[in-house]
Amino acid sequence: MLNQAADIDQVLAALADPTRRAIVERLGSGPASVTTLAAPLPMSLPAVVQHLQVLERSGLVVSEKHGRIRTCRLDPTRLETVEQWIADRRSTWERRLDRLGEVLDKPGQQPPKAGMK
Amino acid sequence: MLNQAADIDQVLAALADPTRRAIVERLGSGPASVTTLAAPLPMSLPAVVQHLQVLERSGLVVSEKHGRIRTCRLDPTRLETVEQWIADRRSTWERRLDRLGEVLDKPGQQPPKAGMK
DNA sequence: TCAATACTTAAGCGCGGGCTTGACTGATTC
DNA sequence: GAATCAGTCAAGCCCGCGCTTAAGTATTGA
Repeated sequence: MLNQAADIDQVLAALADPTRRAIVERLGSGPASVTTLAAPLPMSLPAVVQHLQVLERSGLVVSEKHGRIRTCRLDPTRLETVEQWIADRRSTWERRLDRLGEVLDKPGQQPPKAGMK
Repeated sequence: MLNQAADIDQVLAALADPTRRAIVERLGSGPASVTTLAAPLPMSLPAVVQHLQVLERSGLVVSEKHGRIRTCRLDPTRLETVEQWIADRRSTWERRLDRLGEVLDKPGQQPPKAGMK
């Protein structure tokens, strides 16, 4: 649970690409084959396969092959990790900023050098 | 509000790097100067500055220079956008998966080919 | 069995990311 | 005013990313 850093790394890097986010959104409405996923994308099929490999390495997508078609679907668990990471930090910062705001609203303790109008 | 894609792109790309996440975590405990941020990092100061530029372009960090020192701090608003994006998708997928689970729990409609013990 | 389908593998190319070193500017301290 | 400190700018290096084309492998339907 400490090597979570590498996981987050991979998930964020995977999601940082617009094409891969498009694939992820498409998979949000249900599983799909490689060719289906590739159809609307303005690139060759091997390129899409490479994007899918990135998504699969990151754990966001899982796939299984039946016959000659590979079906891909989402696995939301990994996303939960990242969402948690972000939410944790954001709430911490905002709490900090709120406290800072309170201090600034109470003049008399540590007067800011510039007036606050 | 439609060009949010580019913003998300930048924020995710910025957070996909471990060094930049370390900077972000450090800034979570309060503003800091460039040199302070660079101190624990195993790289040259210009390298850190470049990371800070990425963070600043993404909107995660803001900075201002007083005299010869530049003070950096976090701006949580951009992070909210990404958290929202992730949360939206995750909840959608999980709802989908839940519905799928319900269907599988109600045999008689579309019997799965394998028994579920 | 032959042809079409659905990938898969491999090689290669251009570009940008992350890092370095070296030289420089501007603020502060002695 | 010289030395130091904090940061900036510029050039260059290396490697991985995103993409391509070309050729190969199974699977499937006629």
